[in-house]
Amino acid sequence: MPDYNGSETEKKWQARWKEQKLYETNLAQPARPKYYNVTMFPYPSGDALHVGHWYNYSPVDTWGRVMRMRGFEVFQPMGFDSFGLPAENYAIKTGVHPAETTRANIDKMKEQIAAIGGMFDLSLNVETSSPEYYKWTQWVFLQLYKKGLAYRKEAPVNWCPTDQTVLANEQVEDGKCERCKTEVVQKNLRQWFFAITKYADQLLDYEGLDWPEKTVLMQQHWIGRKEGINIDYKVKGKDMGVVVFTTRPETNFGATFVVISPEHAQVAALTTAEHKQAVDDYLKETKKKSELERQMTDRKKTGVFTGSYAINDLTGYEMPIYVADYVLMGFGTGIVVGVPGHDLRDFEFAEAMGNIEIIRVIKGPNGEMDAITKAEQVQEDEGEIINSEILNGLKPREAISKMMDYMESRGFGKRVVNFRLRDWLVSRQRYWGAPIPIINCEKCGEVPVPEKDLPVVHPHIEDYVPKGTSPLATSEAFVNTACPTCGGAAKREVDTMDTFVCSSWYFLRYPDAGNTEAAWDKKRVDTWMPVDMYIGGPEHACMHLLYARFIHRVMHDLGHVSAKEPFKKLVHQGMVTKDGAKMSKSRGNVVSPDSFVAKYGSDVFRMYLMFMGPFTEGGDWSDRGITGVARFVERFYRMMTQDEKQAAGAAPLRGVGEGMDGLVHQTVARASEAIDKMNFNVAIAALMELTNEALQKPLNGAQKEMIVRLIAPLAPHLAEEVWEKLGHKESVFNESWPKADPKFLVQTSVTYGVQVNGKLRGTVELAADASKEDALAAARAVENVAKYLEAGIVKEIFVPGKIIGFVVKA
RNA sequence: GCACUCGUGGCGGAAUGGUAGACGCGCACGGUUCAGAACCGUGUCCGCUUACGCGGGUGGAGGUUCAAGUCCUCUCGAGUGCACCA
Repeated sequence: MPDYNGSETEKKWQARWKEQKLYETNLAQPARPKYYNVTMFPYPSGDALHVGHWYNYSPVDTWGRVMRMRGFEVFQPMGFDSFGLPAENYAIKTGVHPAETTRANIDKMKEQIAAIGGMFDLSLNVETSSPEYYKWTQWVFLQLYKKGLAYRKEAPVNWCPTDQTVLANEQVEDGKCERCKTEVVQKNLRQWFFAITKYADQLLDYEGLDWPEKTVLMQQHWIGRKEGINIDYKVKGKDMGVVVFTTRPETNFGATFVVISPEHAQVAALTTAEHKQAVDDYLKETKKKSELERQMTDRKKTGVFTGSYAINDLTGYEMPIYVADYVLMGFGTGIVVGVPGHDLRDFEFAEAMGNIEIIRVIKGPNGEMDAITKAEQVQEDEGEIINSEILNGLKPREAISKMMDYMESRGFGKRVVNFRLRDWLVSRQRYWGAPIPIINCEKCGEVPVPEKDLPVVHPHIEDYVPKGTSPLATSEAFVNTACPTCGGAAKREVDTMDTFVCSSWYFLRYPDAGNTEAAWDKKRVDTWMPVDMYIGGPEHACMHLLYARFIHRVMHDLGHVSAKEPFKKLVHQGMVTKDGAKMSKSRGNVVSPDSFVAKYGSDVFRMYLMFMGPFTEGGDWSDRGITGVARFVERFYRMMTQDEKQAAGAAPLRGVGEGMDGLVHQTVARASEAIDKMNFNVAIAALMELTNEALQKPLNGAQKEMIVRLIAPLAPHLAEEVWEKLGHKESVFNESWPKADPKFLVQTSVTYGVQVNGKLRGTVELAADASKEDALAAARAVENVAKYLEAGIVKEIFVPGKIIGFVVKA
């Protein structure tokens, strides 16, 4: 009996699939119901595919194959996120131009993906750094621009004074440049933004989406919708006011101070001559600190008095106004009202300042009013309002809206909704990205590049190491151009786009990747969108997945796509570890797939990755563990190719196939169910059990065919080989997904556990349709059970198919 | 600090509230072999017992239930996310 030769067999089938164009999708007009199966595309770094990619792609392919066998026309494309920092950094490190390294890496990765033997369509050439693609990324930018969703404003960046370059947050370590260790400073640049905040409310609508609850929760928090009220306070002795935002106005009778953010424009006007020096010093101190440092100072509150007072209309209280860096300019109004009796940060600030009065307006559940010595006692959600005139006796939650009504009716304030989400900064002062399609003309100002002139070709520049401005600025041929409006001399925008822009629409390009007339044909995209299954890492929960939803909704509003949401079902894969630790180059524990694929074949490798643990939870790689799956493949092949005479034991216990129908159908049912839940490990375990059994009691032809179809999505090459050996000419992937026949799932007998006072005391085998009386009688008769029943039965339990139980006197 | 997820043999992990440890790795013994590898078979939670069995057992402490790995409360530990969001 010949052994199964994985590598040989896999080559043979991969060639045959290609030749027969087995996985080609009819994109214009799917013959069967469509199924759009997408995995987050990789960026081609210099390190090629690692185990993590395989861990991700194998189940994606398995899932796609299952859906194909379930009668869907499956579209399973793959592209490359080839602009961006990793490629640029790799190029800087190696001294080879990013265009070259990117090309080489994509080719290498394509080879590797082909070696998986998946249904992935690599022929689409969706590569974000190619002009055929970024032409349309620029088009997307212009759509947003036209809608007023792309705009410019000043914004701070991390700046390294030594390298004269802008740093991404991830290039800053402890406030220092990761390369030269120079202190990083903040610098303001005029930059491009997408107004994602205009879609904040819409993005909170997750209707119809089958997403992990956790991801939705994270996005909701990221968007951070807060309903509150902007309260207007007059400033004592000045012809001005300050506006504060609060969500808890019901505590306003306890407000004793106001804090303004150091960046706020009103600081100067509020500062009196007497306090100018102190405030100026404080502002100078703050400016020195980078954003990171300000965050690191953690809880120690600092601040200075401006000399001005805001008047609380409710009480007439004159609230001193302070400048303090714990108040953020970017949220609310940049000014906060301090209620030290009932807000932890306000309490800490009051303590730090020393001379701020603390008034309590909520009686805690314990009623302890005087003991405000500890911070924990400050924040109260429960309790009863006191010292607050109109609100006295109310619960804080009820008091909120009453207070808002009251303030609005008196003109003290106005209800507002604020979001934590900020607009998306999309410009980068980097080389390896899509140029922003804008021209700056002295006469006409900011002019969008006409769509007919796209793409704005990314210039080839030899010195692409980042300088003060974008490297694109060094190419005169690129920068100098004619104004599309007046025809006069003008300069191109030199910033490039954040790669998240490129990756926020690629799934719209796949179905119509060759289109040179438009980013996509609406009809074509409507045929395939939304993505039915989107699989990728959980680290993209807030950025990529939110940006993609935003862009997609904008495209929807502009009438370019019909679906509202891009991703119907979302699944995150877990992480592969080695000896419990995250794989990383610095630890030196990175497992490369290639050698294992060469040794065991792709089927074994991918099945082991799926067998390691539940897909969504990840697993720990073990060089030894893979041998278990390798053995299983051998055994499976043997089981499938043996006839009754070759059964491993002596003569088969029963005739070929006889009696195995139950197990076969049960295995189909169990494995299908497990695969639906993405618990591939359990599905494989079920197949192993069946194989162990079937080596002793051979299967008949029909049973074998059922099992081959079942294993096909998990081990496609192996399945094809066996399918052919069983006498078939057509691919097994043109067959349907096996369905368990309920007739064979009906058990004729059940082994019941018998519990006495919750402890297992014996088992009894009964007919599946045994009556309660018969079951209890049989259970009582079990010798070991009987002796415990002597104490006297209090209660009898019979759960059909599950358990028999007795409760006896203690 | 806050939020979420997860704690089950030597290891990876199974288990719609119903016989905990499926399946695999490893290990032990036996077979096959000149020998080894590979392969095949048997065993493998812990303690006591020749055995039938008995007792304990899913990070820890309580609770609900005839019955808890699973549900609830507290607690300890690990991982992930967010970082003063008023």
